[in-house]
Amino acid sequence: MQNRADPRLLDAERLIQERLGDRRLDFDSMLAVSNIYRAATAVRRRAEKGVLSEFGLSWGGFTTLWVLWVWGEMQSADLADECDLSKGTLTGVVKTLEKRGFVKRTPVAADRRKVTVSLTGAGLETIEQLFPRFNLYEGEMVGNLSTSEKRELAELLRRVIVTAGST
Amino acid sequence: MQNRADPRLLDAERLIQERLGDRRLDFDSMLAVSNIYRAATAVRRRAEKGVLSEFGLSWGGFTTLWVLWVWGEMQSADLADECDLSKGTLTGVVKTLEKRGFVKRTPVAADRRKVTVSLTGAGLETIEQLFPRFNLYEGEMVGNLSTSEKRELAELLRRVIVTAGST
DNA sequence: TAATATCCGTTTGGTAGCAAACGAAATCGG
DNA sequence: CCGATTTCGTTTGCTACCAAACGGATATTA
Repeated sequence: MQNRADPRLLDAERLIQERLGDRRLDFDSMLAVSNIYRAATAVRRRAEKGVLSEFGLSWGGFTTLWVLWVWGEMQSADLADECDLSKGTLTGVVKTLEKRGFVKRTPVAADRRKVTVSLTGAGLETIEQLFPRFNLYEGEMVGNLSTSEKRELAELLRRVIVTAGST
Repeated sequence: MQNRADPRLLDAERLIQERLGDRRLDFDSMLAVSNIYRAATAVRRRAEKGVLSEFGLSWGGFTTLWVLWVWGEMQSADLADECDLSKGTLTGVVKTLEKRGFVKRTPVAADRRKVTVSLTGAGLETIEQLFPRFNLYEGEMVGNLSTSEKRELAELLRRVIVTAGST
């Protein structure tokens, strides 16, 4: 089933080389980018099926709770920025979190277009209980990597984020 | 605006260190995992707004076309696997691609529960025209990295995929 | 200070994604 | 063979996500 041409490549990667190897393509970039995406999917899926499902939270819901925990009460637009969501999406996520009682919205008196979002007591309790467990799970996900490899990975990705994120 | 405590960290990462630094947390794993996710989002968003939108394709649609190009006609379940989508999601993606005329579904005579999916002429033409451009874009996304760094990145991610992907 | 422009969060309409239920088809056990 | 089980792809019901349109509120400027 598994051929062993190059143990450093995944099976699918080998097939791609075979099929496209004669074309003038940038395989190094291709493998780097596609693995970023595949890793993200795997990581998210595992988190949602594991820790997060126990708390009835999606990845987006968790992120929002976590950002509010770290940053404290914030205005809706800033929260969207920080969660890396569009403002429209954030409205929905906050609505869901509100239903669950984790978050509350407060109109801003000085400018009535604005709204701030903050954790409720239940939300705070939840994230304080959840985050350490989430962090353990993060450790598992990259458990194959040494500390210096984790730092190297984070740093390489940081440079991709900066490039891809600009504009 | 920007403090310069540690230029190797993004602004948000610094704040997190400040706010959570006294807790017993695995920061190296946290930064690695969260950067995987942020990089994937940035990369996908940029691709969809750039190259893919010109062809009216989403990331999932593109992936499906691409897999069919590399692998040829395949059965629905295998296609879902290879695209890393649930079978339910794939039904929808294929339906959309069918509407656009890029893909066709063929019932399998020997087993009438099964269906194969393959590129149409238009689909083939599209992916052959699109992929080289997509690949250029991939090159831009990781343009900050040297060849050996790209390989290092791909390899580190491969190990995360294996760990996170195994149930 | 009135008309205009801009800004903010929400709504809308669309695709994407999943899990679980479903129905048709094939396979298995007796 | 025939009833029970398993195996397919689709459907359903839900959340997530985006862009663009919207409508109320604030700023600008003439």
